[in-house]
Amino acid sequence: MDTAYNPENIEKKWYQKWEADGHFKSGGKGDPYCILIPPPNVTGSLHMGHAFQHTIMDTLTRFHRMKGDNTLWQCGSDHAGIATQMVVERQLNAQGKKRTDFTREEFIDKVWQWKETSGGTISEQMRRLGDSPDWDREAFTMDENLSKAVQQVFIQLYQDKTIYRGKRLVNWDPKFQSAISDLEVENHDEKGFMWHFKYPLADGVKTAEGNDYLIVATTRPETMLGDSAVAVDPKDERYQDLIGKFVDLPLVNRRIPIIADDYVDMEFGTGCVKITPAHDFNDYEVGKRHNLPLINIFDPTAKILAHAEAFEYNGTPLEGIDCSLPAEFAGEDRFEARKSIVQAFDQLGLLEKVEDHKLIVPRGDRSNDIIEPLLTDQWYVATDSLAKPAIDAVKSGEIKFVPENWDKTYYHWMDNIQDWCISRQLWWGHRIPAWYDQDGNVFVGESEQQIREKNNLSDEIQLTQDEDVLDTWFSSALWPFATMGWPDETQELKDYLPSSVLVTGFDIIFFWVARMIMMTLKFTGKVPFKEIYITGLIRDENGDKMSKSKGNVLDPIDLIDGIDIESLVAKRTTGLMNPKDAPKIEKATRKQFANGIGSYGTDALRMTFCALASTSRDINFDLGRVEGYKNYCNKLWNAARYVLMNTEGKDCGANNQAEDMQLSVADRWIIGRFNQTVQTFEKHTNEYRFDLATQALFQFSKNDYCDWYLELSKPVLTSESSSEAEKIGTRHTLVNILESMMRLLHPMIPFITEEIWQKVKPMTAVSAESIMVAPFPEFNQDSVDEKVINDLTWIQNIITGVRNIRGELNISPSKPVSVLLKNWDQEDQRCLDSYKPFLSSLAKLESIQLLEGSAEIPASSTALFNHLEILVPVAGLIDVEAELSRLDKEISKLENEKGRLFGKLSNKRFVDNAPVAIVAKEKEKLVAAEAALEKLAQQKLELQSM
RNA sequence: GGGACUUUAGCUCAGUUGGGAGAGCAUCGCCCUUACAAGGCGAGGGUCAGUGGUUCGAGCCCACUAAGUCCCACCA
Repeated sequence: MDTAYNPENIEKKWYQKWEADGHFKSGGKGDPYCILIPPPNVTGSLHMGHAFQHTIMDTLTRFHRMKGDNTLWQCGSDHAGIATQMVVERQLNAQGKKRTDFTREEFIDKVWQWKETSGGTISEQMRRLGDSPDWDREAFTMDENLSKAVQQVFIQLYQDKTIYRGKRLVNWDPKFQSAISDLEVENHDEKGFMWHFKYPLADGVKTAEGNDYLIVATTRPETMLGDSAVAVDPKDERYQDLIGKFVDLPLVNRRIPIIADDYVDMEFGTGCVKITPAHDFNDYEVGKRHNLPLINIFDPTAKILAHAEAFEYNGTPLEGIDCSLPAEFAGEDRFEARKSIVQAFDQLGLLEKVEDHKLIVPRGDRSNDIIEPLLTDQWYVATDSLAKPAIDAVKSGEIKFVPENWDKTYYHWMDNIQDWCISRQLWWGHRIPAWYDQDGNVFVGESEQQIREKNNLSDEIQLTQDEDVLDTWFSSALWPFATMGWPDETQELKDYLPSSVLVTGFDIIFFWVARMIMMTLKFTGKVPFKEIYITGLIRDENGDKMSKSKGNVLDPIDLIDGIDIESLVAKRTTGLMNPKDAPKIEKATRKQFANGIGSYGTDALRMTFCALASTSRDINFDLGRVEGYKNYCNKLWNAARYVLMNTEGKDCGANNQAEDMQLSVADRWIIGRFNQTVQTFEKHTNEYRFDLATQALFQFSKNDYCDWYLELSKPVLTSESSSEAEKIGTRHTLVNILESMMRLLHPMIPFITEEIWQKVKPMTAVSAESIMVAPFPEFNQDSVDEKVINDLTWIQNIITGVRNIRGELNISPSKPVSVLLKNWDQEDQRCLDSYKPFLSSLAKLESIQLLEGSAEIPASSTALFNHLEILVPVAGLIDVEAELSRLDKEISKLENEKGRLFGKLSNKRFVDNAPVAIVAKEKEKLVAAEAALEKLAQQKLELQSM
């Protein structure tokens, strides 16, 4: 083996072999265990959040595969409608072309081409992360069978009247010229203005104050062209007499009524609200109550129309309303129009004032463009009937959130769920299976052909398919059953639905998780998964969200391979939404990573993710942790070298014959500790506490195995006094625990464990082609022996006691010391007789003896272990002052302890009320503290008399 | 406006029926001891955000306060 751990030398090699040997294939004789990947966007790349979640999914998958479960990690990707179309359009733009330069078919062809070339990025990244999904079952939401499922679901929901079409106000993204769902709108506070406009009262009416106008306050002046009314609070005494009267809407000279509606808050603004039902969700509702016309003034790019369109609430065009708009505004976009209209009001003397105002601005999550409520025909899913069973599935416990309190978030959204707008005016996606005849009749079915046959439509009747595609999340919602072959009744559906656990982030609980639950229940009657493990969100070391615009993103692959500073700066500063941020980002990056990022390897990265996976909802990613775990891997590497050095070519008791082999107390201890660790690991893993699971593995492998056990093995292997049977026993334990430990560690750190395991395996009785398919260690209670643990605790305490004294008194580790034990009993005598070589070796002793009661006590430095006093005679070794100060520190610590315990025990209420066991324990502690104090005081006296 | 979460060592975080405050990293000291200097051994460091309550006993339970984060929501 190389003297140092080099991840790059082992990782790719093993992954290729695993894949070539088919070890990722689903299967196994045991219970089904299935994880569905949250399908990443096909043209995207994996970020730290993915890498984190993938590590957890892969750890679980490998764990269950080794346990023999019928394991499947279902992988695949999402066609990601808007996101993908955006990428391809941007590429065309770079070539000086537009989407509309092509036919729909040509454009879709280009997207498919792009998917073929870029779609491999993610799977390549997943391979670098060591992910072990069943690649043969890799799915894509636009695959033929998945598309078929989408179509069938749509048709059935339409027949159930759960899908319907209607003209309504939707969130319109003017940049993409498509509707988007509520969830895709992000509402944030932004700075803006509140304009106060005078609306002249009609028919010579005057306000109570004698004005011939009302003042309305608005944040969106441009929409006034579509006003249908002015509303006041019905309780507002100022305007009582005006209700039912009219104003003359300036610029368009339309007469609109003054209405009273509870929506208006008389305390806010002027108490008068302009009502624009076609361009504001609130106004839409107000208008509905008062049967106002909907007057649309925008085209799909949010530019002012030359002529507005008026509708009734059922969507039929309204006649008899003067819809002409001033020619001067026609063709202006909303922001230009805003200026023009404010200016026009000003010129007419109708601009009362302008105030600064903070308002909530809705923006598209992809386009970042301001969303425009727009009146259009769209398809909707009615969610009422779907939501109820989905809520019940969580309430009944059939589906469990981990951590549990995410169910509140889920309930809150589900209890207030709105109908879901599923049509998108895009080209890339599942085309809506609806056709229209010339009269506007709708036919929903699998194909034009099938519709004609079913409805007896003659060839003369022309049918045109709906131009729109479905929301990407519509197909994602079918993922749990569509990937398993639905609507066919497949074995996979029987085995893997419901799946075992969904590992995902809280940001897509509504987008994806809730919709999967609704759709899967509706179409299969089963829940999609039994548990939902909601991971934290990976943030940077300062707790900021990682984002391109902040310039703080880390690419997981860069942590694996390393990256030099120039490349990192280049990566972070190219393709910025706002190029002005580049210098700032460059400066911060150079400051943080002066020498770039080292190559840590996949295993170290994975271990870091697991160690950080606590219940916390934010995870601040600390690069220092990765480095620490790389060092840990190096530790394992060298431990393996030590073991091989001492076992290769030697008798390791592979035939397990008891008479050839004698196990030392250390051997039996580490075997027991190993088994306890297996148990602890399984417990925490089953509870998704990967942080605690990692801690248990780290504690065992580093502290117990490397720091203690390997050291304890040395005296056995090197001493002339140890028998061959003892040496065989220790070699056997060294190599077998190492082998088992690799299997225990494998799910989390797959590469290094395979590499070491392959080298160690020949010396053990274990046989498997790969550690991936070797059995996971099983907990064996019989291996845990309390007596052995106690003896080892004794050994450790003597050693630590001596090391302590060495450290405090700066005695060189290379200088052997003599040790005397005072106040010993028979047990101590037995232990000393049995374990002297361990003590001598690990504490570097010249000698160790029991001190007879009558013997003279030399001036010593003392450590205490229960009743036992560990004395290191210090004549000529140390300066007395240092030792005295050490003793004083110790004494003052104990005095505190004693005082606390004494106070507690002299409190009658404590003694009377606390459980007997607790009181007894406290008493014991007090006695021990007092005894220890006495010994230290005596020790101090002796030193002082030197 | 409604809801969720966070506050423990310099940093990042554990702390599971309320009964001895922990880990990793960082810091300091001693060591190149033949697996590992990417290392070993040892040490220091905390009014558990604040106040009050329940209790014999609170980091943990309850109430309030403060600071911070996030989600949902129709205030022009």
